Amino acid sequence: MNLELVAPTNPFTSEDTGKAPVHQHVYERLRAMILFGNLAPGQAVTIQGLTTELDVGMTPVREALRRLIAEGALTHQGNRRVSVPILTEQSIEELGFMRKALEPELARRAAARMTSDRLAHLRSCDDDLNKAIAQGDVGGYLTHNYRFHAYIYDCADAPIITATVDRLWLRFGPSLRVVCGRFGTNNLPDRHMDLLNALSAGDFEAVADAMAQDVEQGVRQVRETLQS
Amino acid sequence: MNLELVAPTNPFTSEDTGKAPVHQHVYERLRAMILFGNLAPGQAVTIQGLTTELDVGMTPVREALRRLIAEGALTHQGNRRVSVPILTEQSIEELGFMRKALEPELARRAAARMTSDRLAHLRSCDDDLNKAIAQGDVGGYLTHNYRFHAYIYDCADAPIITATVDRLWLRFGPSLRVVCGRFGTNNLPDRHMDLLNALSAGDFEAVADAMAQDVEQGVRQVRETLQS
DNA sequence: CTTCGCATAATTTGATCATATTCTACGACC
DNA sequence: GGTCGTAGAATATGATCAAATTATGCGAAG
Repeated sequence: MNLELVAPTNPFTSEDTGKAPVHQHVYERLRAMILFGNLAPGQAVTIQGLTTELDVGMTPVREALRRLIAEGALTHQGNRRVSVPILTEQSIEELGFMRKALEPELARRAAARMTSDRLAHLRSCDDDLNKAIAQGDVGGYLTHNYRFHAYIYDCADAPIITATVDRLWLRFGPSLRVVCGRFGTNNLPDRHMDLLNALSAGDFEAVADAMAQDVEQGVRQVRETLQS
Repeated sequence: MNLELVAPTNPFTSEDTGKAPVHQHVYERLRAMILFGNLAPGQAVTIQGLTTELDVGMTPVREALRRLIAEGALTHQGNRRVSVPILTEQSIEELGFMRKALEPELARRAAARMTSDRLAHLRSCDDDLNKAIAQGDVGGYLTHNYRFHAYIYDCADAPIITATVDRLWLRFGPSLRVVCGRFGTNNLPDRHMDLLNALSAGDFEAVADAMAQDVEQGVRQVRETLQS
């Protein structure tokens, strides 16, 4: 969503080597792996491993890593090792505060710019999400849940705030997989129905409230799961 | 402040080439130039210009630029040119919203962890700031104002929120120089006295309020200056 | 004859790669 | 158990390739 100049092709396939720079391709790949939990918290990420695995030079890999480190999706471990950060209780608290401060506002702005077309697209995203939950598909749950929220935030037409929130999601990603791996897709509370209802009713404050509750529940689940 | 592993030497001098990696040195230099208005909004930044100017290879320069772009301090201009972003009215609104959402909270947390030593240091920062204002020293105003706020946020012990706020300041930097260049250091309202009084009184809510007003005034001045 | 416009060439800059150097970590030997 | 050596990975450089912007020159129109 904040990927500038994304190719019109599906970003989840990797055959768009035609035009985009290599470092961006590497960035998007790694970003998706982190966001959807294909990399575990604490896992080491080496430059040379990526150069051989993706068959690219080290300069693009270095740039992609530097960008992800700047976004907080990866961390320098003092010595020159790079790894997926492990969420501490304090980190969860800070991330949760920012999510609660920013995401309801984004939802409010999105509500002010909602159209029936966009609402239909959101409903379709939510359907996919519910299907994934019903099938116990953890990967599908993570991707569709992200797409649902990301689409709302895109509608808000607030690129800077949205990019900031995106970084927060990037930090939660690896741990979300752990949470789902422990609990499955059952008991995953979401306020998406409330959100959709409030959006279609045009009640901005109800939208913001529903989003606040969704964030609150998500953060609480991560906190309770990880600290046990 | 979010410079990981900063050397114990003064970060404003450049003679610490002994231990820190080159790309970090380049990053810090560029960051300071952006933050304190040595680069004008819209100004182009070229890789090869930096390699010759700083006498380093292009890989460290590329990494520093990638990091700054990820932080929003620089932007890719569609084609592959990098430049200092120009604040639009919409950008100012978004940045202002986030600053008002985050900085009062940081001030509140800092107040909860305030000590007399820290308060003394803050007073000394504010003295330097007032001296710079009295002398019409724009550069000194920008650096000391930043140091005053940065020290408060460091006291909050919330590294993730602080890093996020840091990025917001980074975006305001170049335009702040323009604002001061137009108005000088007179008529620069600040609520630092209110802040210091509330901090020494231990009144957390008054601290948050003072910070909110300081942010509000700063953002308003930038908005009014730039849109005229 | 001068001037405007477009096409092409040249220079500048960015992107990638291969290579050398430096630092860290692990293991062996004393 | 401590210290030294080696292996491996990260940092940094320079060279090479590709792209874009700028500069130039030729032709046509006024």
